[in-house]
Amino acid sequence: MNMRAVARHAGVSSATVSRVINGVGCVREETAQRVRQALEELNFVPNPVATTLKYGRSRTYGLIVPDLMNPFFCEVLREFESALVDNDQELLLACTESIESKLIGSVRRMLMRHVEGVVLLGSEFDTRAIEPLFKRRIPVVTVDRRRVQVGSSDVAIDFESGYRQAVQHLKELGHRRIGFIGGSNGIVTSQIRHGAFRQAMQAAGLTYDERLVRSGDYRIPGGIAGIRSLLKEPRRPTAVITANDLTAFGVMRGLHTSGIRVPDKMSVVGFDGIALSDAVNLSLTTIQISTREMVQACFKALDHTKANLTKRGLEISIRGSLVVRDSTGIARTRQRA
Amino acid sequence: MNMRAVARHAGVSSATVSRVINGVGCVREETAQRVRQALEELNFVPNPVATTLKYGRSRTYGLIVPDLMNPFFCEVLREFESALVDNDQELLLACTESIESKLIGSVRRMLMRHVEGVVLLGSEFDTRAIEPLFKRRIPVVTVDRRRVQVGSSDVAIDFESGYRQAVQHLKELGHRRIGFIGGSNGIVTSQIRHGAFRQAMQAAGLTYDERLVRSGDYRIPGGIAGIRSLLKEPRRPTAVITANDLTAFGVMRGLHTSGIRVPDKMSVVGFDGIALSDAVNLSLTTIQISTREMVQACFKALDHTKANLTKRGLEISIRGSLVVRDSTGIARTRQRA
DNA sequence: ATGAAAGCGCTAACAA
DNA sequence: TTGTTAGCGCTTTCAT
Repeated sequence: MNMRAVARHAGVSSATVSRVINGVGCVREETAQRVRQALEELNFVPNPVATTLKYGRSRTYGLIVPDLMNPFFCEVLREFESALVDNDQELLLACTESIESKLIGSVRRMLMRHVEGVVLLGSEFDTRAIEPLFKRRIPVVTVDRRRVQVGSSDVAIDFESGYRQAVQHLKELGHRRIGFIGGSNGIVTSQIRHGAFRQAMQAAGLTYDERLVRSGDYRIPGGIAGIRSLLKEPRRPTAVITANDLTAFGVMRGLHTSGIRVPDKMSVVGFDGIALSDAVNLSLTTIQISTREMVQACFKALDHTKANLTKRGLEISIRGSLVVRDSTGIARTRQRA
Repeated sequence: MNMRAVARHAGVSSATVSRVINGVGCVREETAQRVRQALEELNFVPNPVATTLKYGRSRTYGLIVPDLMNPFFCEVLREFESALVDNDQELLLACTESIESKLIGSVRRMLMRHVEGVVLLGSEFDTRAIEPLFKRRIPVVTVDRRRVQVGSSDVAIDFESGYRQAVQHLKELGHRRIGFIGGSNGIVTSQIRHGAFRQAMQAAGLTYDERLVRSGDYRIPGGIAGIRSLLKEPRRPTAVITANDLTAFGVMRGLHTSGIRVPDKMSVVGFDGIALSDAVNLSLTTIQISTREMVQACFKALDHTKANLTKRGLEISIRGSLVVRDSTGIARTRQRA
């Protein structure tokens, strides 16, 4: 079933059918009626593959995420898919599991399917891996790579602002010794989050103490290990801020195991605002990032990049907001157990 | 950059290049070497779109899920994507949000992209919506639709076995009055889950009491509402089994809000075994389903259906296993909080 | 306002 | 063993 068949059925040429379907060019209303009827009667489904082949247009956008076990990325995926489908566009999803060879493979998949743009989350690797996208002039938007170049924009999550809100909140509750459990070592966004925390502490006039900082892995186990290690410090913190919500879940789990009640003995603040942060037994105070806003920023940057392929891309900042829930409470400085 | 260019560069015809790339037909090793070198030097990326157009083969499989906010579906997605990529195949993801018009749209997307098979999770709608797939002879695998037909297989999760394990576990802990918070009303899998629970109660020699049963929505709010309602019963249950893990999270949240400690005053058992069930503050006893096993069963059924397009599809059953964690404990029958 | 025709890149059938 | 060629379905340019 192709346009030829529809054209025959309507007694016109395939060009006219194409014009009616795409709403371009001039077609007499009467003719258009006949074509629409034929479309209906034959149950015509267009074949976009032909257009992709001939014109390179695929109406497909790629999304590369590091980890589908992290609900934050799932929420982004959900928004991304939804936004695309609403515009009759298609999604090409790739998951790298933070393995460089998988990123390289993902980029290749993007090229093969002729995507019209790529959004890359968790860009923890060298630019080399995504170089082929630039060569093919495919608009790229990175999230939190904090770097733009010709053909590539960046959407940055404003950790500085987020952690400032978190620290301020804890300070108001009387906390002075605040710990931090960050992301994996050696990747850009971990350094950014760590730096933002330090800055937030200083901005609040609190002492930033390197001994109260641990690295994690953006997953539960890292949170568990991090808090275990922090609890061994001779002078424990009374509150902990984490690199993301999963890490905070790990922290709460670790504290539960150690018999330390949250928030009575220890306050915990996450980052991301995943839906489950409000759904677990003990709900989590966190910095909520609107994934919808983030995805919209990605598309805006993508459009801009596409329209300005010879210029450096946009830099958009996304600000989160503190959501206070059950995991934070008044500091008990005299705690020691 | 196409095969012609590679062929020119290697001094052969494009047919030979195709043969080398796909490893079919006879090519002299010396010639193949030259072609491989040209492929390398020109950084050739094949264009599968052309093959799809000419032969209809897309090497793409569709996955339709109802809800990307449910981690269970994300875990399935993860396995599905990973399995496809390992076989140089592509994923087409669609999310229906349990809206029939979106399912219809998803099916259309599948047709337009010429998928070679579709896995449909949460088939809560009439067959009519997926009819176009059968018409086009696209192999279909449903999960828990409990119905096969020509061109369509079904992978069934064995709720009967799962709930039998759960009930047995609770019975051994001394529970007699066990409540159930099921899925949304009026969809097939909810009826199956409900029936499986009833059967499990009877099989264990316990009284199935309709008054201790509520429906939910497979999400947190349904669990919260369900347990709130159950707590109003004059003779409360001492344990609750749910339709899925998210519902169980809602139950635990609702119990926490009501000041009812788990498992001291109430035991909770979920179903799915999502990763987070072991990560929340109070870990959840649940029936673990291996999403990997499930996805493999889907591909097996898909392959079978493809090879037997004129026969009724396979029926595969997936069994889960009970994972006992912190949310279940000895029954306190004299509770009356 | 409509139609005719080219051509995207690939693979397989056939020819040499 | 290698090459030639047809043709998938679409959109667009050009002609009428």
